[in-house]
Amino acid sequence: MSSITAPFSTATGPDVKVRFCPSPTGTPHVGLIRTALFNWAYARHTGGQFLFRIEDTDAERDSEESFDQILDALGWLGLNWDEGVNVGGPAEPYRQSERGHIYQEVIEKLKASGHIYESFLTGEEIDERNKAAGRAVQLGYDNSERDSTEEQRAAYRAEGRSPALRLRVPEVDITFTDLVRGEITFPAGSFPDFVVVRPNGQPLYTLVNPVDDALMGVTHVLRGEDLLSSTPRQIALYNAMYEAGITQFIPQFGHLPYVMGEGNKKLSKRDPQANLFHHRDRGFIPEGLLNYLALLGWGLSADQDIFTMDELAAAFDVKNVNPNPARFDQKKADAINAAHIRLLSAEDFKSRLLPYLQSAGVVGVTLTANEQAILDAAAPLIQERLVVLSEAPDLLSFLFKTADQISIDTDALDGMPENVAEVLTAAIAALQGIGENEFKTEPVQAALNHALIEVLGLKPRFAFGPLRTGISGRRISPPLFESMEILGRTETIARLEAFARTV
RNA sequence: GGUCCCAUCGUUUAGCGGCCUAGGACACCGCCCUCUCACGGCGGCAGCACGGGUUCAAAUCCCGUUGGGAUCACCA
Repeated sequence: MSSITAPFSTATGPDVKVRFCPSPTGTPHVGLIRTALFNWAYARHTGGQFLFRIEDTDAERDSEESFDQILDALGWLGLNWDEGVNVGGPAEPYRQSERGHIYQEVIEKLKASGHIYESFLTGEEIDERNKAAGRAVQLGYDNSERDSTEEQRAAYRAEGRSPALRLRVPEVDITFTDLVRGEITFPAGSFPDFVVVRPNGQPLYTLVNPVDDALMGVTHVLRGEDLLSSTPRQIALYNAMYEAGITQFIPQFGHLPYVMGEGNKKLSKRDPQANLFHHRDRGFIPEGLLNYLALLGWGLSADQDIFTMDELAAAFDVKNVNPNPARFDQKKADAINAAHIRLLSAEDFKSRLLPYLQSAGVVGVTLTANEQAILDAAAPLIQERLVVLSEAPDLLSFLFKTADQISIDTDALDGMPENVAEVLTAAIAALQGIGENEFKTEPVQAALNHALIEVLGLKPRFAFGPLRTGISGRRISPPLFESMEILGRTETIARLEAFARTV
């Protein structure tokens, strides 16, 4: 029987074309996004093309909602593509559900060249044959119809059966060099002739995925390691397409390690951490999430964990991807995100914050001048205190309220010293001594320091704790004196007086 | 069961035969800074799965063992 004669792609630079081709089922998974990211990064690194295609050949499971979510995800993350869905290109259309006629042509060619053949046996019959021959049923199909005669096929048809189409797999060892794992060989006979077209004429993923990659000129297939064992099948199919004149080369393959959850399980779709939008809702910024995801199986250098997308693109090579699976560590992800939040310019940070404040109802959909002023002053106070943006509403809401809307948390109350009333009285008196226009951070701090630390001889912790609780209702808040300045003299004193009446 | 993949601190990684008494980051624990919380600074804890070989020399190469995982669909 024939061997593998098709050459592998030799593309290395701008001639590289990678692709991201998800099935629109369910919500985008972080593992899926990591795959998209590495493909994107490789394209940007080599100066090649990044293609985006949708594999929606399974009408049962695919949904338009999921399709929209994938677009939403890529858009949010800034993973832009050069060819494909919504962008177009030479191989349109880019949704497999619209490419049926293209597959039919390929199927005809493969039939004509004898690479695929009709198979009438049902799954049950295949099991029966294995049992009868004393073979394990896991062995699957025995290739028994490879050379069936026209009479045999006619007989099946006479029974009203329609054939599936199977690829005639060459009986040779199949070897390829995995970009992340090195040379891998699958011995001849590792898998049987597999179905590529259903009896109803619908082509399967096993056909459609390599066909599209071939027709679209994909040179590098970077995908999850769950597809590793289907690679020799695809190489066999590529070889058939090569011999049938449909393609010129086999792409290079690189199988990316799994993203695991706790323990040794793949991060399950049910796990909230697996859901990209869960992280967005929590207030991850794209830079942070992408940076963390890149760290799952890859590193920029020995001593730098925080990097930009530009740095990633400049340095990324699949060859440096680690083959072993990585666990998704929320704490590390959080830390990376926090670092990126700190890296944002003040303006940028503010604009990222706004949606979270709005959806929490802290500010209105359109900001009033007052809200804008408070936000401008308050945002810098919390930028280095946030791990995720969704923490902001809780931290800032007190600044947007009035004295009568402040409620005191019990854990804040628990930390109050014995002499809280005395502290408040002294503080109020000190603050009243400051003019409305002089009510800034520095004078406020000076006045309170004098009245509470120097005169009353209090420890700063016990002096300022009651004030913090009084104005914010919280045990933890943004810096105290800055917060007072934002609130202004009248509001600050009103809150302290209100709090004093309750203790 | 067949085939394939994987194996360095708790996690993620550096390491691609001598620069390793194994480096960084996160986490954790101290200390400093400090109005809370953070940030920042300093220090600490902690790892080459096991066994053979090759070599003057092995975390690094080879073999085996063990342990994980994937896949064997008319899903993708």
